[in-house]
Amino acid sequence: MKVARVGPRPGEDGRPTLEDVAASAGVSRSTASRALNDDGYVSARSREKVQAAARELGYSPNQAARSLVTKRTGAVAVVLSEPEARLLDDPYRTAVMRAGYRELADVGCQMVLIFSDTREDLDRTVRFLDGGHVDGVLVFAPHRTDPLPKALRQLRIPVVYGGQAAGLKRGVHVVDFDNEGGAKLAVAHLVEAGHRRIATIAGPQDQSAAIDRLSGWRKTLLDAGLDPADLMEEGDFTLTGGAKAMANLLARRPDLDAVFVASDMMALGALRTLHSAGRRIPSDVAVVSFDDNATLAPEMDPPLTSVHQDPREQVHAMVETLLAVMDDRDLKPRQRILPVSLTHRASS
Amino acid sequence: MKVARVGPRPGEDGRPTLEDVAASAGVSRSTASRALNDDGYVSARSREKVQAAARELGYSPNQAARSLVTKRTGAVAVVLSEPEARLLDDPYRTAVMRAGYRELADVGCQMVLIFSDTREDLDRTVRFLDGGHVDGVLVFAPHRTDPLPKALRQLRIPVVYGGQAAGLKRGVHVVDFDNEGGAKLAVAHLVEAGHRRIATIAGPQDQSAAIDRLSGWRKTLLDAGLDPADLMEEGDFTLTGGAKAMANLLARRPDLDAVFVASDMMALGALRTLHSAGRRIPSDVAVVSFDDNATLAPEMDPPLTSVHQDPREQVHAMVETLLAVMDDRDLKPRQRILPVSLTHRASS
DNA sequence: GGAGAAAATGGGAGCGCTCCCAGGATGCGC
DNA sequence: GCGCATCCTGGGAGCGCTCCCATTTTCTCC
Repeated sequence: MKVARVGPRPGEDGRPTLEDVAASAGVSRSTASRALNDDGYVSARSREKVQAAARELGYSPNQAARSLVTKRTGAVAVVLSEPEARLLDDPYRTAVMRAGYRELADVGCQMVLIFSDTREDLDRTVRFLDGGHVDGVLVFAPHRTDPLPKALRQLRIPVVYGGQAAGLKRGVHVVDFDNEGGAKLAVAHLVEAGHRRIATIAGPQDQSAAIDRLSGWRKTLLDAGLDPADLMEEGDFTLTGGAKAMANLLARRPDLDAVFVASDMMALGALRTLHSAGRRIPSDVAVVSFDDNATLAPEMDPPLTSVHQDPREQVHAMVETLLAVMDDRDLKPRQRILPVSLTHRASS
Repeated sequence: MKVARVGPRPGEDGRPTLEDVAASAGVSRSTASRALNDDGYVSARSREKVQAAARELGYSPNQAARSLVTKRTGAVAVVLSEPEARLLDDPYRTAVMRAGYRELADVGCQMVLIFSDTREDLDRTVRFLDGGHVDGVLVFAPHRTDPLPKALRQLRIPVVYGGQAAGLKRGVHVVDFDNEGGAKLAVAHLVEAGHRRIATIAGPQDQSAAIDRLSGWRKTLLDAGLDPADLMEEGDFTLTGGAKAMANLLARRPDLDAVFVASDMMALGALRTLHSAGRRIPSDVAVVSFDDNATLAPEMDPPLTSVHQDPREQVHAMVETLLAVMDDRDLKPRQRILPVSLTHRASS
């Protein structure tokens, strides 16, 4: 059974227009518009009549018509560019998506999520972003060889990067964390605790974040007069990668007494290896990781000491920057580096 | 330095319109439109001129204008409704997001992701969906008490549910997996392998999927003449939930010889507990789980036997249904139940 | 009470596109 | 040569909205 339709004619497809609302309220289209968007002069009486009519008719403005004239869509794209598909399971990415949704919603924008991992994705992504569907873009493209950032330079809408943009240092807006500083914090903490053979499981060295964390580790060791030789193993930010890297480290340097792991996920793998190897944590080997993911770090066995970086904070800063750029297209590029802190738990 | 702008005037903001392209190609707006959308009659010569002009000017059509007249936005919303925020880290959800993106891209649609977990999200979500931003909606609202599905009934655009829609049995399109059948498969496999005290870690019983899996377990035990008493523990689909549930089970029934876990994530927790308790898998306790998540099940120690359900397949069917409904608004509601299979690995 | 400001209103234009339709060019058969 | 189908083209209308502007109504103050 179809719902009976009465009252002012509601266009073929059942969607009332502003005109319908105006007619039903007995005012002009202009007044109705002003009443609903409350700007300009509208008498209290008109406003109420219009709002009542809108409610009764189930009116909702046609976004296409609106953005045709305002040249704003109210949508912002969040692009996650990750050449290796499986890595999208990275919990930090998940956190970023949710934070993006929330932060954008808070400023009245809708998030349009875009995954980009194959070559043809690149073209489609650029075409979409340039097609006027969105007002701005937040991009996460951690890999240094990723061609996306270069391709995005042709865009006619504002772009803000989360983490360094591959290949482009200048001319882009970036909000990053202090990766090197965080690593230093973590390793200094281990040094102070008396550890002397502090290994690291680094992230893939095609990502600046991973590079910076590694260099923070190295510098801190050298500053403390410790030797980093043979104490580094590269992982791929996955659980199994972390487990393997840990195994390699143990094989090479069975005497290690602490390890700084460049991500929580890899730390999860490293813990597994350490457990199997019968090492006690933190008494035999202290572990400190990076990310301090809310659903990971505190839940581990033992709970992880981890360098805290809040995705929400990053996205918040990105949105802030994006709005500033939308407001002033010629804003000079901002490079914001957010501070990180160390969350102490039982693993160290 | 700004790029020099020559040639046909490109509107204030630098975006050429169809009119600009037409002028530059020396044809009319209509012909340009036909050439670019290739429909109707256009001479090869005009088409080429138009395409060249479009390329040269960097033309991309104004989506707002287009959808104002076509009444299509080319966007589809994917709604993830999860009252408890942290559960959104569920790897199945992540897989759904990616699958949604891919499947929608394949049919030329853009995905607009919507998270809905608080009360005010509900209103905002409904308002957005009803605002003409998208052509259709794919909804994942697993919780039976979720008010969202009821609220969505007022929508004037097609809706397809992934998994049962809370509270509404009739009148909606649903694509679900055979949860009960999958559980039966898993438990029958354990029975055949000779296990007699087969426990289960169920999912939260406010979700139909969890209920169905539990009932599959129970029925199979009864059919085999086995007693389910004391062998059920409810988890919450998280790692720690699974770990705790397993501990409870072991405490109550130290003699159990197998366990059917309602999700991979909980199985991860259960494995941890079993390891700590010194039980060998599968010789002491066989484990079978549900989801067969590509980045989880095969990576565990030992790799998990798991009921395979492919999120991509589900989303594919959902998109298929959505397109069918968009084509024929009065299509009678479809309830599709997708089959599942059992992937055998070392844990059983 | 009347001038002037302030408040409120309605009509028109136009955003950039697609679709419809009238009409011009071109082809073919007799 | 003419008639008719086929191909191609351009102009006009209009999608639903916002914004500008001209006009009317109301308020304020001397």
